[in-house]
Amino acid sequence: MMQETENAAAPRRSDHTRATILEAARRRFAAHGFERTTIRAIAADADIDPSMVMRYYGNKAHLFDAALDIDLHLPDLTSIPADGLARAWVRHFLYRWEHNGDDDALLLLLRSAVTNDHASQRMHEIFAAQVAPALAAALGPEQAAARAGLVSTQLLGLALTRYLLRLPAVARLTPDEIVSTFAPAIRATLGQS
Amino acid sequence: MMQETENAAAPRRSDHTRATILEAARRRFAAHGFERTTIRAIAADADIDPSMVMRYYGNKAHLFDAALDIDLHLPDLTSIPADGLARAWVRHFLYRWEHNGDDDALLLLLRSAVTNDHASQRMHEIFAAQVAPALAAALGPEQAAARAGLVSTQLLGLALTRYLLRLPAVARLTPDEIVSTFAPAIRATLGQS
DNA sequence: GTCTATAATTCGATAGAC
DNA sequence: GTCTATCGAATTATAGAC
Repeated sequence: MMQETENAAAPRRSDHTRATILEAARRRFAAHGFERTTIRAIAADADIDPSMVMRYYGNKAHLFDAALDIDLHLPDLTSIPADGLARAWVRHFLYRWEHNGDDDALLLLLRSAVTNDHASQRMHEIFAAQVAPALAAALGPEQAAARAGLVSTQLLGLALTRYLLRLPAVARLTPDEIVSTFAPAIRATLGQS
Repeated sequence: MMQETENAAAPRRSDHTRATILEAARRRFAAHGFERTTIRAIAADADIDPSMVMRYYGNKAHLFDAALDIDLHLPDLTSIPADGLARAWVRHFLYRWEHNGDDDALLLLLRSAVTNDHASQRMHEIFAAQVAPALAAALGPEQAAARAGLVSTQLLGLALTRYLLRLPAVARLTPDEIVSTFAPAIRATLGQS
């Protein structure tokens, strides 16, 4: 499902070019959305000719689609005791957002999905394939089905107000303050209050 | 602050045209965002000539700015008893989103703010001028300052996952299910659990 | 594989007749 | 006030030389 070729053969030369283009595309799409990022700008970032982008990815839509092939790398939180689950999730979520040195995957996904139907569909797929199973592993199947949406709402709401909208009331909180104020809410939606 | 002229004089002729343009613009901007809505499309919706849009609003950015001059019409929830506050907020929020016959203000604001810095700034202003005071009236000043961001996060997260992303796990819930599952989370963030 | 040149659109904005 | 015509800029995408 990821962008790397999974065939047996050794990596071809200038698979490197493909990867460089994709990386630049993800940064641009994440920062400015689909409409405002241009092939030209991506090519300039990757320090190659714009026509190369077309050669490798056909058109802008295909490149966008490739950029949306995202692995969230969700950790295994199965071993966390039940009463610490909410805090662990909030901590991990904050860590991913605050230390996104080169990985804008979450930002790309969220910003794109709000204004682009295709990106929205891809987000559904990613949630079904990655987020829901991770929750099911920690909560058990029925719990997860009923609560997945609610937990997602809480965490995506946090990402939205803190990292995209940057509402001062949320953006100025320290990570520790976020954990201590949000964990109770998530615990409440898990029916463990 | 609103689009109506608040001067003493009677409404001028073809203030009607201005209002028609603004209404069409709000629908388009709400549905497709700033970049993908064209002056031409707005004019077609309003059944007037595109050059009229320019005449009345100067350029696209000014029209967008006018569309973002939004009154959320938040109700006075002061009289609600403290233990019913969370449920009342969730109910009112759902009502506004589910019965938006002609009023796409919330959708416009949220979708625009995610991809447009100017819209994001306007959202900050609207929160400071309308949301924060409404919370302060119900919670008291200090409580409000600390909790406004958290409540906003919950409700905007709900709007995001249910109405913009339409994640199945959230979108398929009935309004009553939303109220009964979200109110506890909001109550928890209010420190009233 | 890489680059130049350019076709083909689309759109915001302007000028000016009526 | 309203409409026609059009400019100028930006951008995707293609054709083809090297």
